[in-house]
Amino acid sequence: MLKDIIDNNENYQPGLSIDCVIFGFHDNQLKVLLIKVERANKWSLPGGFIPVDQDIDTAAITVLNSRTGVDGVFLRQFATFGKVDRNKQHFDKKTLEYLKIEEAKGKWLMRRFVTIGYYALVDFSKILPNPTGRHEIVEWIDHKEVPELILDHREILDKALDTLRIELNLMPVGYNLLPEKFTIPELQKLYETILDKKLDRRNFLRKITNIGILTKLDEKKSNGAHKAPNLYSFDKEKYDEVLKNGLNQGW
Amino acid sequence: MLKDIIDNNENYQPGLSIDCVIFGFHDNQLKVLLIKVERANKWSLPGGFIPVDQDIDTAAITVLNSRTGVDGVFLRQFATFGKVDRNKQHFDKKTLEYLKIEEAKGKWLMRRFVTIGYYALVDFSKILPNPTGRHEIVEWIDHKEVPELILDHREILDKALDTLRIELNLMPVGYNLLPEKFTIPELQKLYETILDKKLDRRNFLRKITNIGILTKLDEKKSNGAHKAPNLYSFDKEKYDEVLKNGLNQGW
DNA sequence: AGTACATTGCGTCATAATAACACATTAATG
DNA sequence: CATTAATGTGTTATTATGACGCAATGTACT
Repeated sequence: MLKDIIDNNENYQPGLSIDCVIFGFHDNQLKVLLIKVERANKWSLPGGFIPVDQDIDTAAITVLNSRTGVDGVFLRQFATFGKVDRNKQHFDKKTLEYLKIEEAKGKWLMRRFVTIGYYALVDFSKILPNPTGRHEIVEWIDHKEVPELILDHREILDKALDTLRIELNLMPVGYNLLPEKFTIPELQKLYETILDKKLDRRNFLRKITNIGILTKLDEKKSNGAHKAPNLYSFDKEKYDEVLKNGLNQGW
Repeated sequence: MLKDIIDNNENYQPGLSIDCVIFGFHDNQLKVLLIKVERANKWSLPGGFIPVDQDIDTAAITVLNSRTGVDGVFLRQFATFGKVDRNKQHFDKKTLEYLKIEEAKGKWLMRRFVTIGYYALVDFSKILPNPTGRHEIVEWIDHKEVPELILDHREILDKALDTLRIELNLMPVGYNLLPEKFTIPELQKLYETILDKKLDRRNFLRKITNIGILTKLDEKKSNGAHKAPNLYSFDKEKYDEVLKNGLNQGW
């Protein structure tokens, strides 16, 4: 796969890549889809290169699609990372040898790369992590348990989370991360996780329902050993209408 | 200048550029610094290329600096633009001939370019627009009167404004755009211009002073034929403290 | 079967923030 | 010196927010 790209590197934008932070929500945890190649000892964000005949947004969709099998989800460019040394010594001679890439062709990879960061919000329940090769591990990892990452991927991930935190105030992010039917406590946990702070149960209910984007269903979710919470779904129409204006505007 | 870059194009990131939206505020107008080369009939955003040994943020500072002479100002990356056709036919053969660039070397310029957008907030009164060549015009233009721009620069400008609008809710942008001493009505006009809506004078005063970042000075500004408004300045310390938490948080 | 328990659902109240508005003050102008 | 068009200050009704109390629910345990 990588070798194909190297062999045809004139078909790709030089020195430019895409990295995706794919968020999912499961078991009351905000999770991130990470990748590890067998021989490496660090994890990385799913990424890819940009075909010269593709918009960068399209290339990002391709990256997302190849790892998750889904498309049509929420995908958003959030920042571009371009420190000079960010990928220095990532593809060194040893690595190239291992990958059986000729030194001449490897130069394309060894040059300085700028990467465009996208983050995706996906419905965890619909995703089956999809390794593109036998030597690759793809896994959902709790955002609080993320191990050491290659290059500046930790910085990219952090920036994605910061952006998500800000966006949360501007739009109901829950729509993209939760399954069709969900409970208010689940939605609250999502908010608490992203904002990294506790919220009052009763006030949260009042505020979130006042927005008018939730539809109360005639179903309950049996929830272990306790009172069964009601199920809700998003009212897509009202959701879209609210999005136009944003939520909390100060002025 | 451009020719120097072409002649040494191996010193620059290929297919990648920087464009700056430089905002200033004057005469109650939000202004944008635009550039026109003599022979062109369209204006453009000040831009530049990225030396292979410079961080992209550093390269952006260089662009800003070369046009305004200032540095140490507020500069922020807001988006990256990478549609396939965004610079198609920008440097065609005719243009290359005019610029006396050999066709072989011109190929570097004719390829597809992705551009990273930065916006800057500068104190209008401290800036003297600075043409880098004799055949270049640099001018402040009211953001409502911006003429047709080259390529997708209109889209870039619009996106910068959108971002500014959102940031306004998160931080007191006024600090960067106004001179050291300013009046409340001036600050309000700035807010109204960016948000594109009228605000109530009295409520604005209350809210902005309640934030606690303004210092009332013992001076007044003689303001034409009416009551002289009081002058204020920002309290940098409190301003920085407020920035940490952001301003209007909903949750 | 009945009780304990953790969780959910709904309501209350004091306080703070907001929007809408009235009126006094100021400085240049004719 | 009155007029005028601004600025500065205050008032009030309404709404939003934060911090709670308490009843309802569904499972598990005795």
